[in-house]
Amino acid sequence: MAVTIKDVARAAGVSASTVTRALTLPELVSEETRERVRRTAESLGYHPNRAARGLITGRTGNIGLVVPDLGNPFFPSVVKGVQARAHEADYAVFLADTDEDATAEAGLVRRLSKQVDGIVLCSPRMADGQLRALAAETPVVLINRRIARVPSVVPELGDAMRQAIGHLTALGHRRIGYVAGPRSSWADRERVRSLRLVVRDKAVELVEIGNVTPQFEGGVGAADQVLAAGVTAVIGYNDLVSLGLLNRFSARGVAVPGALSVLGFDDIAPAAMVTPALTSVALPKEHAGRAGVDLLLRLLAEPDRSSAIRRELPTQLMVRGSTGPAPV
Amino acid sequence: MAVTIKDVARAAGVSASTVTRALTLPELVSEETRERVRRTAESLGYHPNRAARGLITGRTGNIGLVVPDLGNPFFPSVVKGVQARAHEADYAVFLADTDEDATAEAGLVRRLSKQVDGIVLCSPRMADGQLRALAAETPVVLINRRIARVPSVVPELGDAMRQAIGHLTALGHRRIGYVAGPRSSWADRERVRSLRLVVRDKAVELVEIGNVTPQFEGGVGAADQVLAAGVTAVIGYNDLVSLGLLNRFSARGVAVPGALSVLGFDDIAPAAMVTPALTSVALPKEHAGRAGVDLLLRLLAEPDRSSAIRRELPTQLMVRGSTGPAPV
DNA sequence: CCCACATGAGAAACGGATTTCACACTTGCC
DNA sequence: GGCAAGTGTGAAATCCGTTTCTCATGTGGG
Repeated sequence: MAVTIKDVARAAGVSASTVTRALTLPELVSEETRERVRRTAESLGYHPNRAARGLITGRTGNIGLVVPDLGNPFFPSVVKGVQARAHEADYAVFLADTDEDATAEAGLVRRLSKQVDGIVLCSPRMADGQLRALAAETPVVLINRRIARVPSVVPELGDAMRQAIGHLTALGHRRIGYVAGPRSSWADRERVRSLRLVVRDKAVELVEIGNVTPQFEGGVGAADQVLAAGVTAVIGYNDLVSLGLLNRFSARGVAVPGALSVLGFDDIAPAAMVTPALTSVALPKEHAGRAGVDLLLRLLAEPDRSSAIRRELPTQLMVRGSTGPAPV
Repeated sequence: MAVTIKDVARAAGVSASTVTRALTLPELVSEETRERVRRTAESLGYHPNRAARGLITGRTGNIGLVVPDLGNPFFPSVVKGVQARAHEADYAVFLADTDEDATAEAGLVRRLSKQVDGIVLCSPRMADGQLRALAAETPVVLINRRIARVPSVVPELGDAMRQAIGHLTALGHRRIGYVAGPRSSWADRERVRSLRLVVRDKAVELVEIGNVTPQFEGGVGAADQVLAAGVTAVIGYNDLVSLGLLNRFSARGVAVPGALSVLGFDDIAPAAMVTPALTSVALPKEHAGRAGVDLLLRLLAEPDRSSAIRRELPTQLMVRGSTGPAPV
């Protein structure tokens, strides 16, 4: 069916080995042969079978990408970045969505691991131990999670928090709520940690509210608690949560930002679509995806030297309509 | 490194061929051998190398999925459906995002085609001819596009339009705008066609407005034209466009739905997040993804009988706050 | 008791590409 | 002129599993 190396070899009047060499190790064959082989390969429309190649080289030319939920616009953005960078490097991408399920995650990763050269795990939900075990047997890069000796890409969260809190305090807010995400989420623990750190030496009181699912519904459900907490500004675990808050506030007739300012994380597209638009700390998404692939490629090339790499990517506060001066 | 069939064979004291048979053609080996082999395989954690198997069977166990833009929430939903169904059938999914570029699309598809058993093309942008040529050499299923002799999954668009127009006319709207999407889009052409058809025998005037990119910005940009057109209701090409309209209307102080009703297509998540929430005709997304994989699997199993299959999936009008009685 | 036939399992071929090994043939130097 | 080093190429081994071919054993029938 498909044109194989033998077809090219026959057509070019050389052996299969020469075809390989002409295409992948140019310096080993004469200029003349190389050109002839290349032309015949071209004219026959030959492309090496990656599976067959992978069998012998041990490289598949594929990378795996695992995300918790494509329904959260954050992740498709990361996927886009991964895609783009992977294709540039001539890698194809296997995608798996775990539906926020740590068990499914482990299973999918294991299934993937044998068909790919390495895996980019975005916001993994599985336990540290599992993750470490996994990284020991397969090249793995983490996005939005940090574990010793596993390369990772994370946002500059401290800076993000300073921007967020700085913005709110400048507006006069002194009592600020934080609607926490899933307890099992590394990102949430980090956010809380950073927040507390940033808040410590400011005259700001931080009110931590419940743990919600990192979705719109989570925010909707937490909104009334936020109102009851008597804060003048609230930060949601992520934009979906903050959008949920906004939605419920609007339904209850709470003026935003008049009575209450709302701020989110991620800067997903819908943040700019609502009215008032959501002020949000933009976390790297496509950028993180690209950086994740970069790290993975480096890890594949020189495993020893790159296992400790930890990249922190910059964040940026996008000030929009949902934050304003604290009510007097 | 990984445990191969030979390791199992040695451990079980049989030949490699027997291992294969025990695992894939149980009726060819004795009960006793079969069990012994299976147990050793299990205990060694053996899983056949898919690439090697694919080499000889011609099946890779992978399917390709190509979408135009993961940035549009519509597509991640389809991806989720594809994922879910594919994993159920023990297939892995290669994903590619074309960034709405027909040329890139053709290239990506060609690259993918050699590593997968078949491809699900979601809302492809390439020309009919190319698509037909492609389908001739690779098993392909289309989502949101219809071409003779290529299996496809499409929404029941006629019904969708009847629901949309029925809803608006019941609210008293007589002059309705339609903000068209990309001219190259099959979906847009179909929507226009259906709309005209549905409108024909009703006392409704349809005003078609420009062609915009199928994104939020497209809607924002078209909003003022919509206002100038003097309609009492407007239907956007998709939800992103409609959300753009809503956003701009809000900015210009146009009351929705008081002065103008807005309706969209797709029912993406953000539609329910804005205020007023967007009334939208829900098109099958996850469902379409699942159905696409189903069709592809059938196509792989019996190519002759299934090439003509065209599945139409039901749609559902989600009435929300953005539509109301026509102003008097 | 022998033959035809079914059954179970091993050996070998195969799929497509890469890599190692081996072999001609140049070329260069003493 | 002869030997060593180097260059270009082909043959064969290899990757891992599946499939075909073959053979040995055992069963039933005549």
